[in-house]
Amino acid sequence: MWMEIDLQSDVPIYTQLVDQLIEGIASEQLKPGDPLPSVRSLAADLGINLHTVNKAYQILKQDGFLQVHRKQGVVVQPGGMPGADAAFRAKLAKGIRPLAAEAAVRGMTEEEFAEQSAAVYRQLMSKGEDAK
Amino acid sequence: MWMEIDLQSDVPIYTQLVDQLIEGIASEQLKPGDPLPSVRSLAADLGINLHTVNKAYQILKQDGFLQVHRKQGVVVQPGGMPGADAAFRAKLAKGIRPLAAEAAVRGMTEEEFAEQSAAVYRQLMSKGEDAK
DNA sequence: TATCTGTTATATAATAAGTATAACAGAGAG
DNA sequence: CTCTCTGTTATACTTATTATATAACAGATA
Repeated sequence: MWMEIDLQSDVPIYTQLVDQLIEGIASEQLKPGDPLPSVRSLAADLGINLHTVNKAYQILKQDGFLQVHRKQGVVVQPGGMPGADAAFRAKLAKGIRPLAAEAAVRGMTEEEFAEQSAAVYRQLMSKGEDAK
Repeated sequence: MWMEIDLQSDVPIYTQLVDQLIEGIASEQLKPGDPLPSVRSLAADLGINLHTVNKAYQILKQDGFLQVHRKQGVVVQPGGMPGADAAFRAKLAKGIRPLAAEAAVRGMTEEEFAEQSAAVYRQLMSKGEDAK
């Protein structure tokens, strides 16, 4: 599997999983309807616990990025992803805020900061370019 | 004091303090050389513990945003703020990454995301417009 | 001498994160 | 029907983080 976990990181394992799965969807390495490994097999692959994987899946299911069929495992949401609603825009602003503040203090202009944001977005998308 | 703490938030108190102080510097509500309340008085004002405030001050001192004179308390770095070095740019990219990914999944374009980032930056700066 | 400053050292409580086992219901394959 | 896979739920335990509570120390100020 293409997933990697950093056990030394200060960001929780289940958050790393959530982030990487969203990145996978964003870059179209994971397409709507694609099956995901079972909680047990992915946990075994990564050398972590079943519940840690399940927690990540639950969050993504709750947010509408994944679907569970009870029938055959977990799949990437086939029926259209959730949109950029008010709740998300608020969450987004809240997340960007401390980054923008520190960037400003360190001398980055609004344009530099915006370009940096765009660059990260761009780089993220380009990871799916050579997907088979 | 102008600081506010949300005890119900999932973000640690000392992190809230760090963020708000950086925002204060960014918006020039806090200027180089300005004195900050002592760890004891700020803790008393906010109804929290001395060590929680001290932890925030330590982080900001470590990053070069504050200076400690042992003589009369803590002051905003008077000799120029640290710049946007490679370490910060890496930290910035790492912080933006999961936000950009989710924004992309939710249908925001690169331009929309960059504009959202710029908007947050702008709004942050404008808070110091009517400072006396 | 008091009183303020940051700093350090302990100890404790509360919460979050991660693990370890176990068991259950539904679905598919033999 | 039995075996095996799926997600899900429950319980218990360990560990790390966060926050608090006291106490004490060195330096500076009035």
